[in-house]
Amino acid sequence: MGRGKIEIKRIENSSNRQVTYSKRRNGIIKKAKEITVLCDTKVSLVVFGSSGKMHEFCSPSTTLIEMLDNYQRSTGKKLWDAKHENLNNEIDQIKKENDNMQIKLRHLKGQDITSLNHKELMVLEEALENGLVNIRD
Amino acid sequence: MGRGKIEIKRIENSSNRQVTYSKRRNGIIKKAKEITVLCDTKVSLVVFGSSGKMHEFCSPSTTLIEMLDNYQRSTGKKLWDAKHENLNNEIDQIKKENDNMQIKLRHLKGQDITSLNHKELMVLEEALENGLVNIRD
DNA sequence: TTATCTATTTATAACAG
DNA sequence: TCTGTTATAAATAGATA
Repeated sequence: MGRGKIEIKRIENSSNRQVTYSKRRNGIIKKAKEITVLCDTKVSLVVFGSSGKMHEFCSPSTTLIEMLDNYQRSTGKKLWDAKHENLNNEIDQIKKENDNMQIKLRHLKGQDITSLNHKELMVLEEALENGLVNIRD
Repeated sequence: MGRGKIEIKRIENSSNRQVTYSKRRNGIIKKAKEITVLCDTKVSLVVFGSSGKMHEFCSPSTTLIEMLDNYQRSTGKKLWDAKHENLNNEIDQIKKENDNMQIKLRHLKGQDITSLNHKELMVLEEALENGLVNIRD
């Protein structure tokens, strides 16, 4: 698309490389905008130049975070590292504790006790009697 | 770049839109590959078509996760840190529930009841008596 | 460096099978 | 709804300012 054809390999002349980078970066962002509008799609584009400076585009109808959520849903790949997973594990564990307590509470109120055996019922009865004694004191 | 010039607005004819999407998606991915090589840059591109199907490109020298880490560093915007915050909030909330249940359980066992007033004690006594009745049945 | 200018190359809209 | 073709629009390499 220029005065001459170029091979697709690293441009060694650094000022040419910089100029080409700037032009093509604008070009690709323009393309991203266009496909977003023309085809009703969502695009996220992040570019880091070799200098480390960042440029981005994200379709107006969405956010990068939303895109990444969908990305994870689509691919099954995890982006939010181990840390995230640990938190999820913690939540699961606490929820389990929660459920257990819920059950104990119900048992103490005399609910859902058909599944309990004789010994368990006796323990429960004693606990309740102790509780009553303490409260009546 | 075609037989005719088009306006940049949503293509209403859905099969045209689909064809254009497919072509331009390939085009933009090609451009992303080219700028990666030519200019020694890192590019991440994620596209969701209106059907919800995803396509992506990421420069071979990096990964999406690394890109996103750099993104957060560059912009100061939080991507998954925000997610972590949400999870932490959830954990706090469940822990609070947990504590409340813990307290109720202790009360039913007749523990830590000095802080309760007369009415609360009466309610507790009744609950225990009901429980006993149910269990003895 | 950053912008503008064009000869060319490249991408693609419309069309065809 | 795919794949291929082609006339044309758009992008851009190299030059110039």
